[in-house]
Amino acid sequence: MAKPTDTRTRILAVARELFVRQGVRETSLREIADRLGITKPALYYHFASREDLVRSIVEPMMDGMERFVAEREPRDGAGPAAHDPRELLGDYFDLAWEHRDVLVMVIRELPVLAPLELGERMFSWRRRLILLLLGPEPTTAAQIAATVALGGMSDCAVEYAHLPLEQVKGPAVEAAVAALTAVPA
Amino acid sequence: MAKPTDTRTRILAVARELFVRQGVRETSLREIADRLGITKPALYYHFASREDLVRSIVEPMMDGMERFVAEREPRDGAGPAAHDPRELLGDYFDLAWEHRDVLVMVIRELPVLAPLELGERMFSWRRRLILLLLGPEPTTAAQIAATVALGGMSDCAVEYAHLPLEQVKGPAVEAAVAALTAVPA
DNA sequence: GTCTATACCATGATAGAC
DNA sequence: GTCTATCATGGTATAGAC
Repeated sequence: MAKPTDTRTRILAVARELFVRQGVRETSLREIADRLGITKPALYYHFASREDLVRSIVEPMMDGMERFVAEREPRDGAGPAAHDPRELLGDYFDLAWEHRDVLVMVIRELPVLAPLELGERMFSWRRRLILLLLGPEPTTAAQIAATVALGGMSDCAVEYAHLPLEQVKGPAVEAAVAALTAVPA
Repeated sequence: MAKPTDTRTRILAVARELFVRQGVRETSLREIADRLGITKPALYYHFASREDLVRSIVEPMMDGMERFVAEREPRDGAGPAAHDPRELLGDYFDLAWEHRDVLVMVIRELPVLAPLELGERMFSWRRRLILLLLGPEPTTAAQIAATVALGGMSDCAVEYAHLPLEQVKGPAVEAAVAALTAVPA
């Protein structure tokens, strides 16, 4: 157990704020170090590289996303579990909202995060999420509708981040459900 | 009139491909120059800076988007022009599809493009587009639904870029129309 | 275990020769 | 219109002080 305000934690907090506000590659390590009153190499004691620092910030969200689908996938051997689209989309919205600052960072900077193989991981759980919504072997048309639903909701969690959750969630989920059910699976 | 394969044009083509494939900041000017068999300073003869190069690639898409809304906005003094949502969303999809390579670049690298004030411009025409869809003074809930529709369609133009237009457009527009009309304006 | 001092290399950018 | 030479900056990495 580390102390509540140890250097590592403070670095993570400052880096996260600057990365989200002005971009990952637009934030120099010097800038982070200056903000904390330490030197650049001191960062390298706590994090092996810039990539390591980014990874430590992004990992919790990725874990959350992957756990979300894993928990809802049918147990091995069991038939496909039925999921109410409204409930599933609503729960997904809550998760996207919870991680909205890191989510915007990931969406807006995929190229920077490519070395972390984030693209592949996102693509994977997004695909699994679509299967949960549509059942096995959905048509291409249905997958496209699901993409509108999921992508649109993610956009809302990011674009209306300044509003209270209760005001955004309802309309966003209603619209997503409508998009999803507009095309037969 | 420039010759069909002058250096400037070749630079733009190569830069565009590399920027889209591996990211703007992940592509060095050296890499672009090497690919063309010229040196870095030669690039600086044709473009004042890296930013100028990026701007030249992004500008046509931004112009297209801004013209799209301007053409459809009511003439000064006239009442709000009525727009069929399905038609408007369909036309917008065509435009997003046409510029999908640059669009993915802009969406995925907003921080890199911040100096070009692209965020403000995108926000502006997106807002105007929402007004065209919903009429003046829409509720927040309706705006959220419109964001799901527009954001979801953009995602589709990017994610299903490898499929033929005819296969993607239909389902994407249907889903977007459903999302938009799910919430009262 | 925590940090400073220092060096190294790639990059964006400019000046001036051809 | 293109090149050689050069500079400042910033990411990375190591050596060593405390």
